Amino acid sequence: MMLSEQQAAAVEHLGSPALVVAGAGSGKTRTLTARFARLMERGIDSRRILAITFTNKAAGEMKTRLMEMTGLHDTDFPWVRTYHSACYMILKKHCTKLGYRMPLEIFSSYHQQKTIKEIALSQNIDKKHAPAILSEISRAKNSGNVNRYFDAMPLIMRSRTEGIYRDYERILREKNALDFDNILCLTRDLLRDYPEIQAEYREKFQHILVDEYQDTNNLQEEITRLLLGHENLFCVGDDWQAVYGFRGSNVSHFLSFPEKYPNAQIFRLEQNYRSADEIVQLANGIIGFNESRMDKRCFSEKKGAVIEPRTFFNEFEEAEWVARKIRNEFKSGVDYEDMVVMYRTKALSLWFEKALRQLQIPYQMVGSKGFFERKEILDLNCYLLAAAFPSDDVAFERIVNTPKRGIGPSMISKIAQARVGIMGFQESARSMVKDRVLSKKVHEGLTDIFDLLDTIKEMAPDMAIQEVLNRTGYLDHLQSYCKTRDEFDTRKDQIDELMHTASLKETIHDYLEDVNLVREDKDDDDGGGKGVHLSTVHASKGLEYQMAFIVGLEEQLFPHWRSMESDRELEEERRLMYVAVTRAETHLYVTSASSRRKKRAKKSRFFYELDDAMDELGL
DNA sequence: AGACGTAGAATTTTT
DNA sequence: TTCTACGTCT
Repeated sequence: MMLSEQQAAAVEHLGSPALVVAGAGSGKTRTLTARFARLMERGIDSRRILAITFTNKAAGEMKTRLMEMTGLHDTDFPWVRTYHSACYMILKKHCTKLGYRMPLEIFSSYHQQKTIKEIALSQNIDKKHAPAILSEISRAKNSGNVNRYFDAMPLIMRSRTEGIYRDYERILREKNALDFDNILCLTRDLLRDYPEIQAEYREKFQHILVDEYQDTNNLQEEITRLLLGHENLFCVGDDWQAVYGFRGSNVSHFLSFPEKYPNAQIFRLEQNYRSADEIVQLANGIIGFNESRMDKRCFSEKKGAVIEPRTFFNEFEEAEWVARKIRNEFKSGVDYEDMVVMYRTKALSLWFEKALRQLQIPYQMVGSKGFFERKEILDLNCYLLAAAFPSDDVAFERIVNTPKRGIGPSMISKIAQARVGIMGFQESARSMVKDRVLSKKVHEGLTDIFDLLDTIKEMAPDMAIQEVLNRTGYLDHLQSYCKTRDEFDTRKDQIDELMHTASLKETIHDYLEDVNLVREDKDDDDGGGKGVHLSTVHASKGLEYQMAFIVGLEEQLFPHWRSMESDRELEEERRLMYVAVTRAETHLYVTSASSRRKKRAKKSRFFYELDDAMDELGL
């Protein structure tokens, strides 16, 4: 593998913690992978290197590269994982110490939301606040110290959030379930409170590598320190690309690395191998408007970028222009796959989807609505969940009347009221069937469900899904639900895809674990994977394209109105803009509309900052 | 009374 | 897409 002098220096470093400050496009992942391979050359067992990535996709890519380089197998790199996935591995082994038992159920965000709403209802809190409360709870947990986080909250907010938090945690524990945040919390508790377990992992992991270090949160940082029994820590990141503060990521761990590890060695990768220099300088200019940042001098030896800012009358014209431009570029030889349209919020994709469809340009959404969050997928997975985890009220409630069986909301609340103690919803319904206290229609409906759940419980996951489809007439239900033939076909394809994923696992438990934890990015194999990419800026991080369109550059939208209250938030928005700009190799188009949704829209400050930076560079 | 069908509103970023 | 409100059907 060819490495630059700076990259090689970082790869070869030994003997003290290292921080690699790596600008956009500087070969950060390459460096990390090279270091992993180099450590193996030096005789370190690949199974004793913990390599943390930010996404499952990144972990997969790193493993693939390592397999190519070493000829080893996937299973030889068991600890190339995200924090969540690695922690779950640890928890699985030791959860009994904390009063849990296998199999653990992982609560998806769907489950979290439903549970919080239910609790809100019982505490007479308007459930429209549920998403906000959930995100507060999540941030409290990821802050590393829940009580301190609550103490710092305004009193009115606090009483409301804390009350729900207590109930929520109690319910999860009763159900032997974990949410994403608890995977981290409990691992921290385990390592902190059980010295023998901590010692085991300290001994196991001879080296720890962390990618996207600027995006670690307090809890992840604490876990890293608990696992680190030596000096072999190697962190890679770019503070200019810290864009997950809203989720509790704390860039100060990155910034204060030298103070935390006084003997740390700092490496800088400042050469951008991706973008033409004009784009790199433009990006430098934009980030220059931020006060708090580490010093870096990013540059590129490539020249000859095309940068074009444009403003349109409204969102239709903007989308139309982008689509036409894309078609023209395609005609002059640029592949659709080398182009991306980036926006701040997912809702903006609609106009561009429409415009692209009109010109019959193929497109693909990057990490859009998660594959596993689609209705049909959620329905089927909830059947398996209800079978595997009878105490899962959320899953049972979803499937009890899907497809419709005449068990409506009032019947559901009747069953809920009949619960005793910590009895689950399903258990309650089962006892009512047993006691024959229900009307004929409801009785028969429930009997059918229980029969089905008991049947699929022991089946292989793909067979179980097939059984659900057969016995419930789900496809008929789906067909009448869909408005067009086309929509139905797409959804049916999704189900086929799901069956394929399921067939790779032996048991329902393994399958469900995978679904909820790994959520394999299905982008690559759906519909051939061809076409222009449509993506949120967040989802585009780490990717690169010859040609990039940044659209909807208007005040309130980008920067987003919810992120303008403090300088801290605003600076994060600006870093997001930096991420967007640095996705482009040679062509960068930046657009805004003067009118959106029939309302007047002001050009984004980032638009003007870009103009300024261009003037200064004489572009 | 209770379930179903339809129309209309609303949606930051995500492991 | 999901939630909600409202009118109709069983």
